[in-house]
Amino acid sequence: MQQTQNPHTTHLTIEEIEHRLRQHGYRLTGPRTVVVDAVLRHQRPFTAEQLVAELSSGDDSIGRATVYRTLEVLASMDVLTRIVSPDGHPSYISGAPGHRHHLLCQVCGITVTFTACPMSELISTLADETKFQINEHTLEVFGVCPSCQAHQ
Amino acid sequence: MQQTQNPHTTHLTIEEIEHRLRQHGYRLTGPRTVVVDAVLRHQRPFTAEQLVAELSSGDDSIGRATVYRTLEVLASMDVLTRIVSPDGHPSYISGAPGHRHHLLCQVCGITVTFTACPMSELISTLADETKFQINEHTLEVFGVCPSCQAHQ
DNA sequence: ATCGATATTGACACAAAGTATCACTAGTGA
DNA sequence: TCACTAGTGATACTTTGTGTCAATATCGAT
Repeated sequence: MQQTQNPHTTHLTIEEIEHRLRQHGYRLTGPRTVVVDAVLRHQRPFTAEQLVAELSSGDDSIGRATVYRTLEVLASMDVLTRIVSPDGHPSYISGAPGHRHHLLCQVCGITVTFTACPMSELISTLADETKFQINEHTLEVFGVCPSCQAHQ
Repeated sequence: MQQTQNPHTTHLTIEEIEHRLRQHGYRLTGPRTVVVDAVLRHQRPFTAEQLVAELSSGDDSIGRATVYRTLEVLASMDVLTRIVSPDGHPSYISGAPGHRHHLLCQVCGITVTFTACPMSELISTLADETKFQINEHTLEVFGVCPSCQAHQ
């Protein structure tokens, strides 16, 4: 199993992200880079509204719509991952390119990313048996990290 | 792998559900049985708002809050399952007691339930390596069913 | 360096989905 | 039948996200 205990190791630099934006035909605007910057500062999952709050009262305040639009763009380019918890609340994790899943601490939000996905076998079996064309799946794991277990 | 192509086979009867409600200390009220009745009529995933719409204009119209509350109660008793798609929209599937996962058609909503869960091994590995206390996980699969593939 | 087409922005209104309140109603056990 | 209390529903509210559109900023072409 591959793991990334330190989220930094999967983070892209701001230059790499700007390069990706250009590659995908997006313009490099001021508000966009402010949002990207803010996203990179987060090492734990954050919600769209958190980001809106952070960026709405600063010197260069960014509109709500722009924050949502930029998050969507970044997610579509695999710069960040949108994950939905069982209670239906979505949050974003920065630095998660490729096919990854997450183990989240329900107390402090710290995240372990893993690429081991036991789904491929299940999916081919399911496809065989049901003749479905299978497009996507959700798989996220929730629990309590050792540190939060100790402090309770 | 166990499958249930016909959702009826996993449906509880209204009597069984009323029995469970009593067992859990809930009262058997008029609105509650109307909601249960409506839930049982659904063989495909439905949203809370769909149910609100169905039940708000009838003879005995049920309030929005009651619908939401009853769905929560039923989900807590394993009479129905709340599942959240990758886009964050939750829906309910009736008749899914126990540990089950679902394969949903993104076009028509038909559902195949399966109990084969490849997670147990992954979870014990994750727990070993991270020392997390693991509480829950999401695992749902989305695609297009054979019938909808043909009609496109 | 300037220009012009157009992608992007942000204020605003709107929509969807769910929650809190609270006076009133109706099950339920005694 | 009575009294206690769980449950109800109208309403207002919150949260989270989307649509609109005039004004602005970016970027390739000149």
